[in-house]
Amino acid sequence: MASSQKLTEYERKRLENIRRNDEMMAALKIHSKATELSASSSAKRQRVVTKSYKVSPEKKPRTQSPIVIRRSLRTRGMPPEYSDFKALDDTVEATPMVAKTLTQSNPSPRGLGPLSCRDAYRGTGSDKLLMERILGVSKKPHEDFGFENGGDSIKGGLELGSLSLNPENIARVVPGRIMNVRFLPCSNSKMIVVGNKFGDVGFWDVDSSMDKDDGIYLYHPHSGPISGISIQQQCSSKIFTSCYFGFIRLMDAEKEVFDLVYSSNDSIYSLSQRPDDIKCLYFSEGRGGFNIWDERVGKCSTQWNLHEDRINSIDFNSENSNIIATSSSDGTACIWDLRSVNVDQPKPLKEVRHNRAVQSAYFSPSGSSLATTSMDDTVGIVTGVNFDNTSMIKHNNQTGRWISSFRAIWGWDDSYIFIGNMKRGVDVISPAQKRTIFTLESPHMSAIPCRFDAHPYNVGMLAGATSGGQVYMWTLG
DNA sequence: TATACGGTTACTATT
DNA sequence: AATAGTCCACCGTATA
Repeated sequence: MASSQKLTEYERKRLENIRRNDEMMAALKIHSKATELSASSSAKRQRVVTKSYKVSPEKKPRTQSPIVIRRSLRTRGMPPEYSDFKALDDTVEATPMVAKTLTQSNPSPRGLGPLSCRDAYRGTGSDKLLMERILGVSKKPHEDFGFENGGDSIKGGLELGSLSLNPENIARVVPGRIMNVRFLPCSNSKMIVVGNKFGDVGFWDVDSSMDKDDGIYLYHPHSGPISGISIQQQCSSKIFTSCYFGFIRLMDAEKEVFDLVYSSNDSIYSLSQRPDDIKCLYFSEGRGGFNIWDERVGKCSTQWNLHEDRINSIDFNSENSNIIATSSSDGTACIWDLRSVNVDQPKPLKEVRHNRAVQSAYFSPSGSSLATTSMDDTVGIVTGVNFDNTSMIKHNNQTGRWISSFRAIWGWDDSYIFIGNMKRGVDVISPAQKRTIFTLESPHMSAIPCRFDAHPYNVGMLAGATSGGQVYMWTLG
């Protein structure tokens, strides 16, 4: 009412600073009571789905931001370009030393200390079972790929008509808008990890949810939107998450902590790891920045400026891990060879032009194709020996403000691409036929699925996530 | 060149 | 059943 409908640039920055500061507080375990007592008590009632996250009364998720209370500070005569971390509110003023250490662009990762899983946990029951499950499934040796070796084609092809959504495979894993969904890359588990707009990370252990427990666990390791989740196949008890407010944390199930591995004053928009290297993180930062963080030296070994605007996705080619694809709000998707990027004038191997921002660019399982998704209402398919052949397929990608942008992902071989639509369905695009050939629909999908992940081992197991915190897990048969 | 604003969109919680 | 609140994306346009 009194507060304006829109946030000005200045207000956005201030809010970001406040949230960033919250994150810092959390890391130091001196989280102020004030931020926790934000919302009035509200018993979570269950709606359509039976499975839902539950929150301990002590630790409520912040569905209401403290912005209303703190915005009044502006009227106290704060200058518009106020520097980070300084006297934004009383809480910060009380800890100037802490603020100081964070403003350094490359602070020691240990300097902030870890955030224990216990402190980040927001659920009611114990999360011991989750830790055991994560460690249990990741310790077991992986079976060989359950489906065809290279991934060029699945034996007999995937029968789209057999994909179904069973009511027990639906859960509300986190509150609010899911930005990212990921399967734990283990052949013997159905563990789904999601990150939402509030900085929550939710786990859904689908198998355990068959029993008495619902298998849902909620953590709050970040204070801003989760921009990326990265888990490696050979190291699946280590879960990396990045946040818009410039933080990367590593959840280590063995140590039961969310370690802070990197912090920056710039936004981090995407996070990835090279499949064959567990020591480095690849992420995008600020306007077009691309960084490689090297754990062995504890700093960024590479900082390139690859795009004119934010980089929305980073993807590695499965056949050659020196090759990556980036997508950017500057309207392009690019393929790069990491061995030959010129620092001053980076030249991509291939540039795909769209008429609007590009939200994603993912290599096909075989590595020979690329699928891009853009706000210009197309899905681009790039094929050919040198990715010479580009075709644009029409698809309505106008998700508006409340739904996360669509990002077309590949299934388990090169034959199908999956992308959400505004009618609560999942469109299946055939790159060969260059059109939408099928749509997954279900009366159980009560919201628009906008972010997806395909299980890396189980063919037909597709997770779709919504802006209301729900996850739908489609299965074969 | 940068900032501001209006408009677009759907889902949840509350009445 | 209806409606208020969300607000961190993006585009096009207007303004400094």
